[in-house]
Amino acid sequence: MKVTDPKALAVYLRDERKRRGLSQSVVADEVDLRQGTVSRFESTPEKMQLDTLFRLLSALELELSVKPRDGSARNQRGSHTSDDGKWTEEW
Amino acid sequence: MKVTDPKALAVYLRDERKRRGLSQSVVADEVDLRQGTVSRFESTPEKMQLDTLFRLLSALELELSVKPRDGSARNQRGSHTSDDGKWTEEW
DNA sequence: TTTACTTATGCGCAATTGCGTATATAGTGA
DNA sequence: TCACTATATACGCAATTGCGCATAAGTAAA
Repeated sequence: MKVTDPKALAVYLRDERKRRGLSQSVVADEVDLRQGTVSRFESTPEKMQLDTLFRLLSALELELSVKPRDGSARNQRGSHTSDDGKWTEEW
Repeated sequence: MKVTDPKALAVYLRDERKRRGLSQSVVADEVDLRQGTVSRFESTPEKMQLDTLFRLLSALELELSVKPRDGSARNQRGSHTSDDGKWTEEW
């Protein structure tokens, strides 16, 4: 499952948790988090810490992968890509 | 590339950035972050925010995937797994 | 060595984290 | 309805974020 933003990740995590029939409390206890923290993660994950993410991944027995995007060149020399507006004010 | 913890993720990101010959400043500008923030992410990523992670992924043209771990059962009923000590105090 | 670029680090700042704890609000089943 | 579980939300708290900004180190080339 590809995740492109915090919200998508949160939704996936919630779905996985439910699919396994686990409550937020149980998941939280498993990796020493509070139920309230899990709840906030599932609703507004943007500012949550990486730490917390990996704890949840562990509790839900999920694994994460990173790789170059499909059409991404390697060894950009003088790439400019002066985009703007996509990240200037998001989430 | 599988990432199991924040540190591994940070290292991968740094390597990717270098492989592409980009400086922290350039990457930061791309997604409206500060060079100092990128620097901190690459050295101590544990507490960094998801927000920041996805900005970096975008700048480096990387994609993230989540999926059930290799040997993970689905629909645990009465699973106990009373582990402890792995997450009680880490990083 | 000097120049240029890159990375690390520091300050004050407002905002947010996750904790500990508690409660309010669903939701479910008898 | 009642009881129980699950989730959302709140409070004060210390810690940390990322910002703006600046500067100190580190690296490399001339």
